[in-house]
Amino acid sequence: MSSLSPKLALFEQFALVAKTLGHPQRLELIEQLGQGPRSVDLLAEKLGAPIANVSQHLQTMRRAGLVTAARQGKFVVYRLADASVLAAMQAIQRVAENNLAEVDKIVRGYFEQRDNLEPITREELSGRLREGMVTVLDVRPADEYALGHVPGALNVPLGELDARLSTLDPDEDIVAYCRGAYCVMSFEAVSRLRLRGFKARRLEDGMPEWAAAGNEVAS
Amino acid sequence: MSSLSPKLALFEQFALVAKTLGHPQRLELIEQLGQGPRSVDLLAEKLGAPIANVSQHLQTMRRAGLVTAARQGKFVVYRLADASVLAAMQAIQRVAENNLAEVDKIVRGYFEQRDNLEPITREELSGRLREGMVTVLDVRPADEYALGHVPGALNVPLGELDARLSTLDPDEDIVAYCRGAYCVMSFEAVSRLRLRGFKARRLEDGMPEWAAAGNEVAS
DNA sequence: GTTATATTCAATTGTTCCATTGAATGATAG
DNA sequence: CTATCATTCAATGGAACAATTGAATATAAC
Repeated sequence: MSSLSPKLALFEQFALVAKTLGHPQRLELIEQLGQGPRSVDLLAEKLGAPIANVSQHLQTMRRAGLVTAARQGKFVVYRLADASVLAAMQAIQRVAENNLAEVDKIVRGYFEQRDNLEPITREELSGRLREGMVTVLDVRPADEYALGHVPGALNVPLGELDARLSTLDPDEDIVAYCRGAYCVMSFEAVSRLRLRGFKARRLEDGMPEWAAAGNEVAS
Repeated sequence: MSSLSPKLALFEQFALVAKTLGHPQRLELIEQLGQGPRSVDLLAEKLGAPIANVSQHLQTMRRAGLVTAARQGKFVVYRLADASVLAAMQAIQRVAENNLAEVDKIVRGYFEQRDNLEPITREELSGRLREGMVTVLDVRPADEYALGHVPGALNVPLGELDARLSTLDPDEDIVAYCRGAYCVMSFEAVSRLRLRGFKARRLEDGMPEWAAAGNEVAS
């Protein structure tokens, strides 16, 4: 193992990281952990996968340096090792977006149908927040909202959206966001809001990107 | 396949990209292709691997959108699909550097022994190039040099270094570079030059990074 | 045409990875 | 101390991957 040339030994390690990223469920785990630290239990529930399975994936990721684990009471809480993990995942997404026809097809077939208006940029949103001209909806589950959200955003999980429509001002612009560029919840929210006559748009990307871009986060 | 939820379908695609990056030999191929387009045959020779093997890896990479192939005469020339591929590889390297103890060990055990002085930054080098106060050595093989190099750099492949020592000015600072941060050739060159009493330093990273940072490239 | 060269294909093998299951461990609450 | 809950471990079988070999294809040179 360490008798290899140092260059190959390094490439082995890099490959280990990449290989570990090479499983859809693990990418989903990273997406979740990008929202904040999570217990195995909660992660398994979010993914709808067996706990043992998730536990093993998490351990694989721990061995590859993607996440760290810490015991808290009777829970084991995992978190991303550092910001470079999200960066790597985003870099991989970019490669796929640029070069895989399949991705284009999926995005066109699903996402674009649901949002033919441009998403609002982070810059634009933070400007309009200062002017108070906009209602921001965080459509993620309450627990994710609690761990950090756009200042002033209302937490309206998708399931509660219909029930809370009456509390929204139909004359004010609405911006919805969720977990990231490929999180479907904000698309869904925007599409439902428009059906009801609201002026709704999506924020580009979502929460971890908002924070990563240096914007203020409330909690 | 496409009956999956669109989110999972996307993650499948992202995972495909990552999984394809998850093999040391393929990372080495990307490193090579980062220097410029290459034929299968040449790549196989550079890696010291059987041609059929390399060909299959390249096709795997083609399916994942990492590279493209074009026939030129009797050669098939592969090239990186776009700059995002190198970016993804670098992002993965960064994860490994930050979080894998093993990488630290390798880097410490091998690279740092050989270069206890700081590498020179690209900014510093381009400044000193303007003042003409420095000799730049490109220690990559001639074919890689021919495809693009730092303006004014002399091509001195490692094997020819000793023979050409007499042509170098021992009073001028020397900066050596090669393919990238983990390419050993520039370390080797610097270490040999210092043994002979030259004032040699390494450039941070190497050629593709120099170009990627927007610096001028000669050819 | 025929030959030589570059690349890919196809089939084989051994290896690694993945999901699942049920048992084992660690921590807390009563 | 026991019961309970969260997590991990260990073992299984099935699927995907990787290296090798030899044959097949495509282009160029003669």
